[in-house]
Amino acid sequence: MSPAPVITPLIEKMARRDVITPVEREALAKLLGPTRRVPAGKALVEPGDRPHFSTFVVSGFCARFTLTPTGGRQLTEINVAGDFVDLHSLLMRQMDHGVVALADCVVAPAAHEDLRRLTEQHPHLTRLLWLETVVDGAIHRQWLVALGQQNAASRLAHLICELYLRLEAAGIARDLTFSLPMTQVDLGDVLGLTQVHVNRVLMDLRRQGLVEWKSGQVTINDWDALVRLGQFNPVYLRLQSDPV
Amino acid sequence: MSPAPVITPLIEKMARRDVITPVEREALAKLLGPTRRVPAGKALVEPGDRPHFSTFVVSGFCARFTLTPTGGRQLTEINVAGDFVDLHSLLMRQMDHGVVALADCVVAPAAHEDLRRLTEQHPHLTRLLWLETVVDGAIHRQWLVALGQQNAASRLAHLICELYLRLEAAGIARDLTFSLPMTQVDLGDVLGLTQVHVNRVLMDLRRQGLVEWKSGQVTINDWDALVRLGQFNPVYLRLQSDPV
DNA sequence: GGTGCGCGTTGATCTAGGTTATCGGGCCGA
DNA sequence: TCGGCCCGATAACCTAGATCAACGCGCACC
Repeated sequence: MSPAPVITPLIEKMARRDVITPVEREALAKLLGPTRRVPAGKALVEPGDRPHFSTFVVSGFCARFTLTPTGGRQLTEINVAGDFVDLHSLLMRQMDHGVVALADCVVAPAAHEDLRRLTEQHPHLTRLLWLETVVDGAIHRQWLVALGQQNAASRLAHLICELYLRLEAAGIARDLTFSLPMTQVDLGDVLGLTQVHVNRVLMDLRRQGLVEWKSGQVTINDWDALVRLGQFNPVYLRLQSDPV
Repeated sequence: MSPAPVITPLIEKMARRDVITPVEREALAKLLGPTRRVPAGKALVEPGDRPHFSTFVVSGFCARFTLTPTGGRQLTEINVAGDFVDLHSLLMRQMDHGVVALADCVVAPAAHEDLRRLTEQHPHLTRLLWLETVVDGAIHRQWLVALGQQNAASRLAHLICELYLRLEAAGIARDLTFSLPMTQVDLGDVLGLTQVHVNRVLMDLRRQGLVEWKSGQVTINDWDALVRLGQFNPVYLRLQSDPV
C-alpha cells in the first residue's frame, strides 16, 4: 500500500462539508509541489512578501503573525495539518502578515498559476477553496469576540476548545487529548496576554481540574466546563456537511 | 441621464484592483434584487440565519456583531456602501454572526442561486468576489492586532484611518472629512472598550487637535499623526491595482 | 410645555492584567 | 562537566481601563 498523498487531510476536511468527486480529488492532488521541512521558529512567509504560490501544511503547527512597531507580536490564527496558511495571497498578492512555524513543520506549495487554472476549470472546487478562506475569516471573528469581550480564562478555554475540534477534524486528535507544541509566550501572543498572566490562568484551569497540560501535551478533563467557561459554540468552524 | 445602478460602488471598488469587462459589469448588475430600506438599530441578518441570498449595502452604515451570553456585544466589522455584509453565507450557509444597521441603510439582495451560477460562468469575477471576502478576513486580522496589542487611543486612531480610506475608496469621503453615524457605545463595541473610556480617549484626540468629531461628522486634522498613533498601514485594505 | 430618555461628558473608585524580578529545571553545546 | 539559556512558575507592585454614579443637553412624544 502506497503512503497517503500529502493532500489527504485537506480532502478529508472538505469531504466533511460536501461530496468531492474522484476527478476533483485528482485535481487537488496535482496541485501540490514537493514538500519542504521548516524548523520551529522559522518564518514560512514574511510580511510584505508577494508569493507566487500558497503554502499548505502537511504536518506541524504554524501561526500567522503581525509584528507591531513597538515590538509586540500578535498571532492571528493557528494553522495545522490540512490548512493553507496563505491561500488568500492568490488574491491579495501582497502578504498583510507573516507565517511562522511554532513547531517543526512539513509544508508543500500550490502554485498560484495552477490555482488560477483550477478556478477556471473546477467551479465547485473553487467554492470549496473559497470556503477555506471564509472559515479563516470566521475564526478571526471569533477571536475578535474573545479579545474584545472575554477575560483571560475564557479566552484560553475558548482557544483550547477550538484547537481540539480542529485537530480532531483533521484526524490528529482523539479522546480529548492532543499535542500542542506552543510555549506560554506563544499563547500570550495569541490571546493578547503576557506570558506571566497566561501562566497564572493556566495554573488556575489546572487547579480547577479542567485541563492537564504538560510538555506540549494537552488533556481536556472536563469538556463541558471548558465549553461553558469559553462560551464556545463551534458553528463558526463549519464542520457540518452542507453542499456548496 | 438615468440614475447610476446600485451596484456601481462595488464595480468601482473592483475596478481599482483589476480590469472589469463590460460583460462582467453586466453580469454583476443583474445580480441584485430590489432594494429595501433598513432603519438604524434594526438587524439585517440574525445570528444563526441560513439566508438564501447575500446582502449588499447600497448606502448607509452597518456592522457585523456577535452577542455574548454575558450581555456583551462585539462588532467585528463596519460595512459601508459597496460592501457585501454576508457574502460568505453563500459558502458558510449558517450565519456565525448577525448584521445590524448602525444608521438608516438601503440594501439589495443577491440570490445565492445567481451567485453560484456566476461562479460557474465567470471565473474571473468569482475571484474578485472571493477577494472581497478575503479582504474582510484581512480587516479582521488587523482588528485582532489592534485589540491584542494596541492601547485604546491607538485603536481608535486606527479605526478612523481605516474608515476614512474605505469610505474614500467608495467615493463617499473626501478632504479628510466623512460622516460617521455611530454612537460612542457602538464605538466601544468595536474597540472592546466601555463607552466611558471611548469618550475619554476621543476627548484626548480632540484636545491634541488630531480629529474633530461632532454630531456624526468626522474631520481628520492631522492625518500623519493619526497614522502614527494608530500604527496604520493600509496594505491590508488591498486598494492597489493588481490583477487576479 | 412638560417630561422621559438617548447620548455625551466627567469624576471617584476599583480590578484584571501588566511589569519587573527571581528561581529552578531541563537541555544543549563547548 | 560546566555554563548558558530557554521555559515554566511565583511574588510584589503598578496602571489602563472598568465600574458606578451624576449631570446636561437636545429632542421626540404626550
